[in-house]
Amino acid sequence: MAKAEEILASAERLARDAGYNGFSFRDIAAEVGIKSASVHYHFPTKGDLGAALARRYADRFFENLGEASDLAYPSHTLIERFVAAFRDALVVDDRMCLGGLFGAEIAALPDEVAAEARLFFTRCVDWLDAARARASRGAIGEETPRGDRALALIATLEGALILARTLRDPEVFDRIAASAVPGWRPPFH
Amino acid sequence: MAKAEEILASAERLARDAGYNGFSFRDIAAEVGIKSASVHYHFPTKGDLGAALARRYADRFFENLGEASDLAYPSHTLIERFVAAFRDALVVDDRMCLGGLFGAEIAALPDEVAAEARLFFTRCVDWLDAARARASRGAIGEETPRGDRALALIATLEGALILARTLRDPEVFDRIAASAVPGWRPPFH
DNA sequence: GTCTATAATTTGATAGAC
DNA sequence: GTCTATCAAATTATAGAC
Repeated sequence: MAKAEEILASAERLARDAGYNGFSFRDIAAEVGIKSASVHYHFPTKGDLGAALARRYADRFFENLGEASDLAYPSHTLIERFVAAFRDALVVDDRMCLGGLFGAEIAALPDEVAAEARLFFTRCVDWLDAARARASRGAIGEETPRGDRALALIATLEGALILARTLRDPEVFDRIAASAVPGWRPPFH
Repeated sequence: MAKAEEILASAERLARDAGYNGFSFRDIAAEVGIKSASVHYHFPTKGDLGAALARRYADRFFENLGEASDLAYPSHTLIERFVAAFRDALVVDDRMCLGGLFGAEIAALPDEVAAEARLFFTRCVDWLDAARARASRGAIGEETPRGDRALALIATLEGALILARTLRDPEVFDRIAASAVPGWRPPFH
């Protein structure tokens, strides 16, 4: 793996536990096995690193998610994939969603990092709207305006991660997800 | 106001913007108009300060909320009060909920601070369950187990704060709250 | 690309005078 | 209770050798 990638992977792990002010160039250098000056070679400032980190996180998130317009899946399956992506952050990575953590401390982030956090959420809304657009064909009049259901689901999932981690009980996430997405069940493995 | 109180009020403002690692004894000292050594006199370590801060936040939160068993209000009014308490964090304080922010960075908090974050959420669940207990008199069989609805509402509201702040649009909170609590409307003022 | 060395600042924390 | 003074460590960041 390229060093820049290793650095970003390490920074992501640290940032998803401790937030933007909770990791340092030296922490990353120690994990990657180089010196902090070498990290600065790849990312001159912490703002550069934070922005690259957030962008990479979002890109990978949506890459794993697949296309929302994928006709091979019915709409409800796409929503379940979205929920499962958040669940993986908790169960597979054992970490917070970077978008949610950066969003929580948005007031203290450099502009370029805050912009990436914003972009993550707008991409989430767009993806969910696209996934649901195919479902609303000739459907009953929507009781909730478009976009609002997407926002509500994202909010619930970010909050579910916070609660499950704080209460140290991963099942808390599943219980919340089940009450937010009718019919959702945690996957077997 | 007593100096210890001033310190906690200042620390709360800073922490609710930048998180636990985003404020320092010197930041607080500057706001309060004393020296950082004097802050240490009141709170020897940062862990002490963080825990006291979180405890005070929770106490004030539930004090403002009132008793969940208050018979003067119907159950749905109590739920609306709960939503309004979160909304005030955003609209009145212009800040994140401290419980949500500390919860997001729970993995990086000293034990005594993490314990207070945990306590905030269990108190939220207890309050909501108590508020709803009075409503379920002879009600229809519950489709969602007790406690799960409380967790889901708390998660949605914490997430709603994150999204509204990140997207720089307070109405995002209202739209999410409206789709999570049927019949909820933002209060006039 | 990575290193050593270092600068400049910040941080959590303590000792002791007033 | 608050101050001055100070500490040891950590932080972001840069200069220049290899």
